[in-house]
Amino acid sequence: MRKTPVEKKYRRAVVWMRRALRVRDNVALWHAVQDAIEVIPVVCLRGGNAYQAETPRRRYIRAAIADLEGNLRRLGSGLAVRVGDPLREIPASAVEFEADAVYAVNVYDPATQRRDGKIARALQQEGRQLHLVKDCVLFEGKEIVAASGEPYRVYTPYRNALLGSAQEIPRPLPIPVHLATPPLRGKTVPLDRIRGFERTVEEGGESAALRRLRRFLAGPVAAYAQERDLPGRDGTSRLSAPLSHGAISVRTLYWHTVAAKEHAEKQARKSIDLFISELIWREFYYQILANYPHVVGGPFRKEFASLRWRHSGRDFEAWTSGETGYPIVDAAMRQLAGEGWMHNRARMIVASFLTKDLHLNWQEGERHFAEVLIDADIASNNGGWQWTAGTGTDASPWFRIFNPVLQGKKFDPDGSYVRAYVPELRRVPARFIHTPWEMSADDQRSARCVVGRNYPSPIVDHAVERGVTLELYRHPGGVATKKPV
DNA sequence: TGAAATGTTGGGGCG
DNA sequence: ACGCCCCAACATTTC
Repeated sequence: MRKTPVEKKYRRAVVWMRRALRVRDNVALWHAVQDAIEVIPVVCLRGGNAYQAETPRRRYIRAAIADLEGNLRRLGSGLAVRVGDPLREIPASAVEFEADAVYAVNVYDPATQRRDGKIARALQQEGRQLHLVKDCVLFEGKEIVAASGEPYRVYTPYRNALLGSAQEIPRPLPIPVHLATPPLRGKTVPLDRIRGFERTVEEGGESAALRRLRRFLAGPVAAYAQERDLPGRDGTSRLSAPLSHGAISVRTLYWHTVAAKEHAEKQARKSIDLFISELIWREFYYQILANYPHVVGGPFRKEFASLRWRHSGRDFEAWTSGETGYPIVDAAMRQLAGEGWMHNRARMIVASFLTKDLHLNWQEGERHFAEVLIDADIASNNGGWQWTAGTGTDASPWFRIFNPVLQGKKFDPDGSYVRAYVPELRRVPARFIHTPWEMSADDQRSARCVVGRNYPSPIVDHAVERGVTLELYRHPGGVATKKPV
C-alpha cells in the first residue's frame, strides 16, 4: 500500500517554518509533504545572543518553538534550528540537507519580499525551487476586489465582499499523519544548546493557542460585544500573538468560530460576528499592504505627507515609559512594556495621545509597537496607526481626537485597568482615578499619591493640544498658525 | 471604533 | 395664572 517514491516531485524538501510555528493546518508543511519524500522543518533565528534577552516577544518565540519541536517530534520529525540571517541560512540549509526545494509562507511587506526574491535566486542558482504559499491570510493580493477590479479601500464593502464572495473561504488542512525526516544530527543546533533555550520555557505556541481558542469559544466570546472594549477585563481572545507568529492559523480561527456560532443564542451570535469582523480587519489591512505597499513608508493619503510633526525625545520617552500623567495612557504603555501586549481599546487611546496630544509622528509609534509587541504584525500595526492618525484608508477622520480622561471614564469606569498597571494610583478613589490632579491636597495625601511627586502631572493640557492638532491638520502643508483674529 | 460646541426642548422655581 | 429664567437632557452640527 505504500506510495512509490516515483509519484513525488522531490526527493527532499526544506520547510522554512517562518510565521508558521505549528503543525496543524500548515500550508507550507502540507505542500512539502505532498511533493517530497522527505521533509525537513527549519526555523531560523536571527542573532544567537539576542534570544537570551528577556523580552516578552523573545520569550514567546522561544516557547512557541519549543512547543513546535514537541509537536513535530510526535509526528516523527526533528526540527532544524539555524541561527543567522535567513538570506544566508535558508539557501545554506538547502545545500546542507540536499533539499530540492524550500517551502515557506508568503509574506506581503516589500522589504521581506525583496529578501525572498534574493533567497529564491540564490536557491535557483543551485537548481532548487522556492515555493511561497498563501497561509497567513484567508485571501491575498487581489483575490477580493471590487467589480471595477480595484482593491477595496473601505472596510465595510470589503468585509461584505469577502463574506459574500463566491470563492469559498479556505478551510484548515489536515495535520500530516507522519513526517519522514532524515536524522538531523550534526547539521543543526540542538534547541537546548541555543542560549536562552536552556531554561524551561513557559507555555506558549500552538498547543496553548488551541486551548485558548477552545476556552474563548466555549464562553467568553458570547459577551465579546460588551466586554471587548473594557481593557480592565479579559474579554478578548488574546490570540493575536499566536496568530501573528502562525502558532494558530487564521483558517482554524475562522472556522472554529463559525462552528461555535451554529449553536449560539441570538445575542452571542452578534458577538461572534463582531469577533469575525475583527479577523476581517486583519485581512483588510493585509490586502491594503499588498496592493498599496507605499503605506509602510508613509501615509496612505499623500495629502498628509507634508504634516509637520514635532520632535521630542523627552515626550516620546514619557509616552513609552508610561509617565504622561494621564492614567489610562500610562496604564496602557506600562502594560505594553511589561507584557508585550496591549488591549486594543488602549492601543487607540495611546496612539491618539502620541499623534494628537504630543504631535509626534505616528511612524515613531508604529516602530515602537513593532519592537515591543509580541503580536507585532506589519499590516495590522501600520493600518491601526494610520487609522488613528487619520492618514490611512477608511481612516478615522483627522478631527476625531480621543480625550484620554473621557476614554478612561467610559471604558475603565472603576479604574481597575489603571490600578493594575499604575501602582502609584492604586489608592486613588474611583471618581478621581482618571483625573488625579483634581484631588484636593488632603485627598492626595490620603491616597498616598501627591501629583507632581508620586505620579506625574499631565505633561500636556489635552484641551490645548486638541486645538493645536485641529490647526495642524487643517493646513497639512503649512506651518501651524493661530487663527486670524 | 469622538468630542466639543451649539441648538432645542421642557419642567420647575419664582415673582 | 402666567411669563420668565434657569438648566438639565437630549439633538444636531462642527471640528
